[in-house]
Amino acid sequence: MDNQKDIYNIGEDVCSINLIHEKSVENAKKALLTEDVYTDLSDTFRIFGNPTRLKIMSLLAVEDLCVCDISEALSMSQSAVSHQLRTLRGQNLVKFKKEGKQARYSLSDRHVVEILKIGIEHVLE
Amino acid sequence: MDNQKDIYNIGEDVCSINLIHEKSVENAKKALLTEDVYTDLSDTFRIFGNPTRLKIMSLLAVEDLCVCDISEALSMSQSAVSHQLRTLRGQNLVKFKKEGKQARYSLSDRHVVEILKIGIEHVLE
DNA sequence: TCGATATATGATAATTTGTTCATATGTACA
DNA sequence: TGTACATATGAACAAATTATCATATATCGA
Repeated sequence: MDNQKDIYNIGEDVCSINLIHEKSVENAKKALLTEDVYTDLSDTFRIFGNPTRLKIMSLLAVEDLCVCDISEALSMSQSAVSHQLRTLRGQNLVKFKKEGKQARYSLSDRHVVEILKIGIEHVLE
Repeated sequence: MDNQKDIYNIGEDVCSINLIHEKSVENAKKALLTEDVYTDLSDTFRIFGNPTRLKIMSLLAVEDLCVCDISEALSMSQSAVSHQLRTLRGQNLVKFKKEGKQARYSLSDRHVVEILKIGIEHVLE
């Protein structure tokens, strides 16, 4: 028991008494996924955490558009939009197809719209 | 038409030809929500964009827990956890109830679990 | 009331993020 | 081949974020 206390309290600021709700903690811990999953998951959600990217995704939920269209629609510089599209591509949230000089972007994943939808529900409630 | 070009091109880096896909742009723009909604929405999603907060939410999806339990479960300092709980509270993603010296936290919204679930689906595919 | 414990929070430093500016790349067409 | 246009990207700088440390607040029990 003293032994166990040491295990959980290696010079850390963690709670100093042994375990407040030991059973609950053990149970909840079982639901934790691997570190990698949380890294990927937070990387993905982070992408949704920016108004410009959300607007881009909203637009693409309606129509496939080229970079220039998006710049137009959002009154933002081509550069800013292109950088954000790159970020979105990086997490596989949008994809694109070259069409001559242009690149036509579209959402790559039904999850994108689902996540947007639930987020909007949450915000509007 | 020259006139119109000026409107859309006020010294900006925006596309210099008039409108590539005018109809599509007009149509997609109709789907844009207000600036406020995008601000709230990105504030909410930003919260999901951090592994520590995701882990906290995962734990709370299983069991209501006090701060100390969470510190324990994640081997993180009480301070770090408390700061993150504050952030989560700020977006109404968790709530808490004082119980004596402790504060027992729980998820405040079914949307939290739904968003987590879809996010995990996206990541694991 | 005093000491221990549970939680909250202000300040700080290291890191990350988002836009802008300048420029590069690539395609079309005259 | 040369020019115009659509997109991509590197550098840079300001703003935001996250964990840590130190400390404050609040509650319980002796």
